[in-house]
Amino acid sequence: MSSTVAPRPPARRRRLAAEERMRQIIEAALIEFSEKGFTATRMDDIAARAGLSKGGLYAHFKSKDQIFETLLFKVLSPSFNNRKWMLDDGDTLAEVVDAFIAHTYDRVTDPDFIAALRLLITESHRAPHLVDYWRREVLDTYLKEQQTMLEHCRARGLVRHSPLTQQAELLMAPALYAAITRMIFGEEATQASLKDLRRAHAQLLMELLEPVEA
Amino acid sequence: MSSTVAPRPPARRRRLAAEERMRQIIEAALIEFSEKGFTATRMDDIAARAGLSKGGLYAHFKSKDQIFETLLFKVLSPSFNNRKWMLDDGDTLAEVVDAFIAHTYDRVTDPDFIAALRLLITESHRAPHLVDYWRREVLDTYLKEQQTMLEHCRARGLVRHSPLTQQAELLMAPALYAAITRMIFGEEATQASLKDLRRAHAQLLMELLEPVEA
Amino acid sequence: MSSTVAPRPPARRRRLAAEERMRQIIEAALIEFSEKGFTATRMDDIAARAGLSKGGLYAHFKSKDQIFETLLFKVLSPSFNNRKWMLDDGDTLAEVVDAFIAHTYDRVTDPDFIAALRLLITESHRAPHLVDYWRREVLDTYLKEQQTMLEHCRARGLVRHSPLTQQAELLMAPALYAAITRMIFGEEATQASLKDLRRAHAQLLMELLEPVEA
Amino acid sequence: MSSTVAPRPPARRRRLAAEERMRQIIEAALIEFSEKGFTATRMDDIAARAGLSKGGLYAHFKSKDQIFETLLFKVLSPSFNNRKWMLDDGDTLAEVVDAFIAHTYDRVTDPDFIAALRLLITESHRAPHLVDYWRREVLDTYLKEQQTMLEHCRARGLVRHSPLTQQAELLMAPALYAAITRMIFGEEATQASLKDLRRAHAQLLMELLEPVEA
DNA sequence: AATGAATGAGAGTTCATTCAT
DNA sequence: TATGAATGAACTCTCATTCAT
Repeated sequence: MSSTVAPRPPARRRRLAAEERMRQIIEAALIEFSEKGFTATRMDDIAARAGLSKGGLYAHFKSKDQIFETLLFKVLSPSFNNRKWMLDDGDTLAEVVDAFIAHTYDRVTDPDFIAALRLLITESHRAPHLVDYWRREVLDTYLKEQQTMLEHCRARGLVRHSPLTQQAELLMAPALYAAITRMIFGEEATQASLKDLRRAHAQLLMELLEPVEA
Repeated sequence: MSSTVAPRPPARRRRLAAEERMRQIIEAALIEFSEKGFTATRMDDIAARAGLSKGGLYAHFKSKDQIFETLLFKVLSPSFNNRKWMLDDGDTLAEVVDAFIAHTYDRVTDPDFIAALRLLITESHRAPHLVDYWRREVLDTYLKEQQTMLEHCRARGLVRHSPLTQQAELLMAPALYAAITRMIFGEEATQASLKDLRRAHAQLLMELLEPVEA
Repeated sequence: MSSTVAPRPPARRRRLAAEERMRQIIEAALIEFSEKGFTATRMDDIAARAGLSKGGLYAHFKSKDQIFETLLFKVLSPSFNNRKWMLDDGDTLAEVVDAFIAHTYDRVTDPDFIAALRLLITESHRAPHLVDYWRREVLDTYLKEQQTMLEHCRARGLVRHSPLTQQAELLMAPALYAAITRMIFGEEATQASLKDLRRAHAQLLMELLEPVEA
Repeated sequence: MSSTVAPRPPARRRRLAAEERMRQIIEAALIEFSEKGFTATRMDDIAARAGLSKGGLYAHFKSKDQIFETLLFKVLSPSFNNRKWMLDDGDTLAEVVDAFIAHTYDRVTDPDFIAALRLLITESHRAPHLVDYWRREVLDTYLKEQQTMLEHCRARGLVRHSPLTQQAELLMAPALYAAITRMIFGEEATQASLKDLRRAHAQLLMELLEPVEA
């Protein structure tokens, strides 16, 4: 409309850049915090990994704690944590179990997931409100959904009644075992045993869920 | 007349045998390190809990790192870690499973065990040699022993062949799940679910190990 | 109403170019180290004299040792140490000797020179590589140059052959004596004797260098 | 006199032992202090070298400062410092000079003398009263005696009038140069040049003291 | 007289945070 | 918005000195 070209884009651009910067900082913080723990991580470490100077962090977050809270909030949000596995990803039990196992062990080998879990174990006491919220609103909800789905499957005759169908936690406990092992011993040292465990885990699910033949 | 600042009496000096003092320091360090992590724990914290002054620690350990190593060494030694569960604690499968569950969940609710596990997860990278040693010499040995015992039980007809008998880790995976839950959410918040999980865990073992009736 | 403890205003923060600040720190360190010795000098002392806070030092040097090494390196560099005396500063022996004595005793009364010499005597063992280098590349070179010049003068008939012309160290030994005396007893206590020594030193040179009359 | 043998000796013995201990401690302190300086020397260092425990030192000296003062007092006492060279150790000038040079360079290579001199240079400010006393009562006295002796020799026609006979310091200045060189560069590195300097020093004395032939 | 565990006052160093540029 | 020098509090560690044994 106006004859001169108004220099608008930069304003919008800057906001975008700021958001992008914050994403980079949070990503850097996730790695650093989960590798070394909150206290042992220095603002310099985060800054270096995010590609700016220490002072620069304070343009985006007002303290180390705030970075941590923001990070944990993101890590605990449903979108980060729960790209859910759908029990009806298949028609036969074998297909369902395969899909579940594949999905579950993908997560266990996902560095971001390991980082998040480690953070949760080592530093959750720093933000009890977030952890409480997450437990109630995210984790329990997720477990309940699985429970519901399991019952639905049972109704369809896909699975039988078993301890697993009553405590959904049992479904993934072996995968958590694998994750913890990786945390303690490292990726390389646990490669082989991960495969064995995964196979046995799948068999366990089959054996416990397979409907009894009449 | 009297000064307002009460100069606290100069803290009774208690001289202990070096050995006894070292034990107290290590005990204090276990609690502090596992509660706050290595870096966030101050020498003052350990000293206060051990009942001496900060400087006094250095009469027994030459650095914070050395306290940590000594502690981890102790925590990873077989005697600390493996009061083993004997599969033949009973004649019927129900008795064996009950004994195993009782033993396993005792450990999960033992503060020292939780502390040690947390230390292992959060700080094992500080002493890779110790962790390597522990994995090879202690953990793997333990798993192998369990495997042997399971096979023995199978020979006796006490249990049947199942994924559990091939991967001994599966036996206790649900208990580890409970332990991690406690670490993240605290003791109080997980009281109830612990019971449910324990019961389901026992059922799972029964169902998977019970010999098929002819 | 007002509190009794006056919270001193937070010490104007003065940001300087890194190079300039480093120069000030090294200058401060020279004074402090040579006055009190390396160990007895506190980082606070250096900081206070350099006009910044203790922590600020670490933006420029990574340790007390590094400050010391940098300082010693500078102090031992030819430019600091050897504004050389030229033997041809005059045409008659008297002029040459006068120039030498003037130059030499200027140094002996120069606080920076005394400071450097004291540092060398008391703390040289902290940086043997620097001292070795200095001896080979600076001091010996300097002595050799003097030797050469002396021979040149002898050829010109300005001086005669004497022990002094063979061991250039003898030329300045009395001045070193004066310097050491000042170090031990202080400036005030040695004012008078310095003059006497200087005069006798000059006479000694004249007597030993004067060509024998045919 | 008495019929039973009174256990007397131990009392006397203990006193002797205590004196002996103190000598050992002072000797240890001389080495340690002169090697590392007062501040950098730990009570443990002295104790170890003296062959007892840190706490044991306090049975003999009430503080580190007191050890230092006692040590310096001893080191500055005439008996330690001045086994004097007698100018009449010979009948010809050559004999006198040889004796002086031999005596002087013996001292320069005596570790105890070097240690004492180093102590004086580096730590004299810690006990100004002792140093003042020493200068007035010991050093100046010594120089005056030498002066007197020189005049006596001159009267005998053994030496001629020269700058050396007016400033006795000049007599030994080159030896001090050698001592300082040893302090800075160490014994090994100065072996060779010490010989050269010593020879030139002797020649210098001969040339300056030899009576002019009629 | 001797030991060595214990104290407590600092020392050097680190680091979250601030601020001049 | 970004930099990095500067601050100051808090940390680990040291060491002269004390004291229970």
